[in-house]
Amino acid sequence: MTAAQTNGWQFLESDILRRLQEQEWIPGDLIPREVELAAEYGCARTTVNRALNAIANRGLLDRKRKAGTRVATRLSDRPTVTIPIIRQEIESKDQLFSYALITREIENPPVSIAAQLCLGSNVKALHLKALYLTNHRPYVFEDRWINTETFSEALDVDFSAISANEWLVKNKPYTRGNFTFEATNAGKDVAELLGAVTNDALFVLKRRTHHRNAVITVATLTYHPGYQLHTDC
Amino acid sequence: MTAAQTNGWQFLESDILRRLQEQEWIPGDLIPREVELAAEYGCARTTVNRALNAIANRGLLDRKRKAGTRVATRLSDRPTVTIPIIRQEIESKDQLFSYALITREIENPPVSIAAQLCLGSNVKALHLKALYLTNHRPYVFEDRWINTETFSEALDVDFSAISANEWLVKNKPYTRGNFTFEATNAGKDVAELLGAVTNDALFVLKRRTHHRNAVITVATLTYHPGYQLHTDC
DNA sequence: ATTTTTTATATGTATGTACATAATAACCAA
DNA sequence: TTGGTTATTATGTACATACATATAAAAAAT
Repeated sequence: MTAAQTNGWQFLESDILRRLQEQEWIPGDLIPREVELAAEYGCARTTVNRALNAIANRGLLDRKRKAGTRVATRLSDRPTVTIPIIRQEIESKDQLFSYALITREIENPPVSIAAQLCLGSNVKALHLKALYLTNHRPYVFEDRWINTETFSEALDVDFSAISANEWLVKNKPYTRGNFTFEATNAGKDVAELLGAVTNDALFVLKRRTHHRNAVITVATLTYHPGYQLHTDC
Repeated sequence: MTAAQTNGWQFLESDILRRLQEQEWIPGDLIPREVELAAEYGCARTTVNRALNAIANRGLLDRKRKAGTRVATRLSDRPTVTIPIIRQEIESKDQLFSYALITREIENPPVSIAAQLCLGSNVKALHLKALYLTNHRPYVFEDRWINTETFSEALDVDFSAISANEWLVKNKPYTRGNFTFEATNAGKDVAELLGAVTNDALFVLKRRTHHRNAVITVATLTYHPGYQLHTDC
């Protein structure tokens, strides 16, 4: 009865979020039971349940059977970053996208890469180097290894016409991945490619892509100087 | 009828995820209607609805009334990173955490900071510099400004005893924030603090924290050389 | 051909009901 | 005390049902 049931569970969700923000209950507290909230808001328990579950999914509430629902003691933030296809990223800013394959080799990967690809020693893999550009200026340099044992189709793709980045997302959707962010000093070669000065600090994204439990590719993306990655909300 | 209803909607969710992975339907495709899936699995439409909603929340399905449910054409990945309290981050690795406040000043922020804090010109703010250490070795350098207009309690806190990072999370939960990741070359001062060499590439996290629409603090966290941030899943 | 209106329909939301399940709390026995 | 059993209870899940709502597609009007 506090407010209105103009909407339903979405209103309920935002109203409870408001009450959390206003510290009506502090972390660790038990909040009222579903039946109580249902009575208070004049709706069915099912509706409360849906709203509370939604909030719990965000990590702001902890729910346990019989124990009740308590305010989570947040010891972390969990922001989400969106990592789009590079072409999309660029074109969404109304800039001209272009892409250039630098090298394509089938060779023995270094051990660190082989390990990541779950490859035995002396097994060759496909090694691509490419540059993505925005308005003809270097945007990001990609150094990618593809496991051709688990992913032999890659040998037939013309990666000078379509980027590995784009091809993968379009042809191997529903993969899982692993991302690492770090900073690195530009080596001479990379600096030259990216229009940077040797030793410039560059943002690096390393990505490992799985498909049905098999590692299919690892990529190191080295961004142009000044690049920033933002979280979503 | 495909499989079993041993579980309920969670099984349904994972089974449909499996069918997505196996490309039974490709991106853009309409998948069967709720009623059809309900019949196929021998459960109620409500249950299918719950499972499909869960998948749609992950971004793998697009659902629209009347239009039906179609497989999302994924043009991005959305990994989640967890940004814990620094103390937690360190202690979870069984390492010794320590913290040292370097300076605490009340002064005029530079315009870029003032703008972020939504402060007029000539309004002073609280400026903290601090170093977080792991096993007595520098871990991250924090350069923080706190808006004392919207957040005057901060003036009374002894930030030499508790880090701003920890104090905020414990006393101002349920804030929203904004994160930026980038790479920077170590300046002479920061390099010295972090045990780095001038010009080393360092990973930087910039964070802006809101509370009820007011910006309360902005912080720049510069990590030690070699630091990596990993996504969760 | 173009715009507007109507209709059909798939998903969205809410409710009452029922039973399942986990975990606390109470109880009892050794 | 200690250990184990049982009862209680809050949330979890499932279902049938009903109505809401967006919207694609068909029909009608311009």
